[in-house]
Amino acid sequence: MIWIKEQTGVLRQLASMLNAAVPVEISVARAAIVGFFANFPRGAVAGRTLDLLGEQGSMLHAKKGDTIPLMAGQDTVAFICEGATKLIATASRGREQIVAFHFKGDLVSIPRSGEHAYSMKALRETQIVLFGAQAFLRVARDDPGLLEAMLARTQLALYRCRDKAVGLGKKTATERMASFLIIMAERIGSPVSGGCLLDLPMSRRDIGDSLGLTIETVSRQLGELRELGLVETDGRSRIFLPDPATLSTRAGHI
Amino acid sequence: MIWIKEQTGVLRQLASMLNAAVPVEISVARAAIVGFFANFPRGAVAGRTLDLLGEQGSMLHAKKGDTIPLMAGQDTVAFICEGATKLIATASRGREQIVAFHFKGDLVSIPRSGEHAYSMKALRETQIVLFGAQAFLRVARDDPGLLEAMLARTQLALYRCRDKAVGLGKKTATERMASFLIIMAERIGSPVSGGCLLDLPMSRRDIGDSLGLTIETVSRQLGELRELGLVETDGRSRIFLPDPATLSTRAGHI
DNA sequence: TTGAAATTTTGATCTGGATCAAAGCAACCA
DNA sequence: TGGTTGCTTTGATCCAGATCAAAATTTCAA
Repeated sequence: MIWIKEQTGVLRQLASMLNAAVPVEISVARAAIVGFFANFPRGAVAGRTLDLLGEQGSMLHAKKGDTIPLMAGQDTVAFICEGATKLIATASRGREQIVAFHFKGDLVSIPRSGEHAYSMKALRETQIVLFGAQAFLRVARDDPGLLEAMLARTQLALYRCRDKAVGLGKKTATERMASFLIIMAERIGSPVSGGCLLDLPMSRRDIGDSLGLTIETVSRQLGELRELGLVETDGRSRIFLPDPATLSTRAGHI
Repeated sequence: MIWIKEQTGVLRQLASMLNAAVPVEISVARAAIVGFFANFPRGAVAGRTLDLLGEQGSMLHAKKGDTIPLMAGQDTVAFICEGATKLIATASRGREQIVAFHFKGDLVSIPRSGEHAYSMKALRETQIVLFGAQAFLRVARDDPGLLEAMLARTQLALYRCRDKAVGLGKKTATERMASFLIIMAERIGSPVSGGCLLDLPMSRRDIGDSLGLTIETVSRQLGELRELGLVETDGRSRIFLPDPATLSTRAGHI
C-alpha cells in the first residue's frame, strides 16, 4: 500500500525550502475541485472559495484495494475526482456492510465514529480530495453556494441510503439484485442500442456485502436473471442489460 | 382524520378579511421554530429568518395514526415540534419499511418521490411545521447559520440511516432488537437509578417494520431479553432497561 | 366494571437464503 | 504460454426467522 499523499498546506511551507513542484500539486487540487462544482445547478461557488478549499484539502492517489486514511477525531469530507470507492461499516465479529459505493464527482461525508467503525477503500485507481469537516465548514460558512451544494449532496446520499434500507429490510434476493443493476446502470452505465452497458468495478463479495447477501446468492441471482434474458455477462465485470425497463419491474420499486 | 392545518401565508391574506385570530397562528409557528434553533451549537439563526420561516411554514396538528400531508411535486422539510412520527417507504406488494422514527426537535427531509413512495404518520398527538423545500431554501440561502444547521441535521440523519443499513444487512434478530432499544433509550429514554425507562410510542408492528423483522420475531426477541434480565416490560409500551451497558454488548456495535 | 376489539404472545411448521464443499474460470505473472 | 492464485459458479444441506394458527393480554369505551 503506497500513498501519494500530499498535505497541500504543509507543502506550501516546504515550497519555500525546496522550491519544488509543489505549486503544481496545489493547482491540481484546485482544478479537481473546480471540476466538481462547474456544473452545479445553482453552483455559484466563488473562485476565492475554491482557492481556500485547495489549501485545506489533501489530494491523494489510491491504488485498487488501498484504504483511504480518514481524519482522526473529526468527520471527513471527501470528493472523488476519479475512480470508484466503497464505504464500509464494520460490525462486531468482523462483519462488513458496504454502506455506499462512490464514483467520479461524488461527495462523501464520513462520521468520526459512531455505533460502527467506518472505512473507505478504493475499488480501482482513484484520485480523491480529503478535508477535515471542521476546515471544510470554516470555508463553507462564508459561501452559501458551497453550503447549499453540500446540503444537496448530503440529502441525495440520505435518499439513496433510505432506498438501500428498504432493499435490505423488505426485498427478496432477486429484487435486490435487479435493483442494484438498475441503480448502477443509472450511475455508471453507458446506454447502447436500447440496452445499457456496465463495467462494474466491484467484486461479487462487494455486491453481496452491499445487498446483505452472500456471494453464492449474488451469483445464483445473476444466473437466474441471465436465464431470463435480462442480463448478459462477459468476464467478471462487464455486464449488458438488454432490457432495463423489464429488469426494473423485477426490482420491486413501488 | 381531522386536520387543523393552517397555511400561514394564506392566513395572512385571510386576516385582512376576517380580522380573526390568525396572527396568533403565525406567532405559534414562529415560537415553535425559535424553540428548535434556540440551543443550536452555532445557532446564529437570525430573528428575521425565523419570521420568514414562520410565513413559509404550515403549522399542523395530527392525531395518532394520521398521515401527514407532504408537499406535492417537491421535497418536504418538516420540524417535529411535539410528538412522534414514523417515516415509511412503501415497496411493491404493499410492503412497508419504516425508514426512521422522529421525535420532538427532529428535522426531517422527505424526497418528492424516488424508487419508493414515502409517507409520514403520527405515532401519537403530534405538532409539526411543514415547508416546501424550495421555500425553505429560499429563506435559508440568506442565512448561513440556518443552512449550516440544516446540513448538520441532514448529516445526522444520514449517519443514523447508515447504521440502520448495517443492522438490516448484517445483524441477527437479537442484535437488531438490542440495538433498537439502546438507540431509543438514547433518544427518548429517562435515566433512573442505574437503568433507563422507556415509553415507546410505536407498536410491535412498527418496530418490526423498522428492523426488517415480523411482529412475532420482535415479540420473541423481547421475551428472550426479558428472560436474560436485560429488559422489563409493563403493558404494551413501558419498558425498563436495568442494565443498558450489558444490553449494548448484545447489540453488535463494533 | 365489564365486554369487545385490537394488539401481543406463544406454539408448530415451513422456506429463502446461508453455509459448507468442490469444481470452473479469468486475470496475472514469469 | 502455461501455471498459479484468487475469483466465481454450481451443488447439497441446514437453520434463523417467516408464516400459519390460536390463545392470552391490554386498551378503551360505555
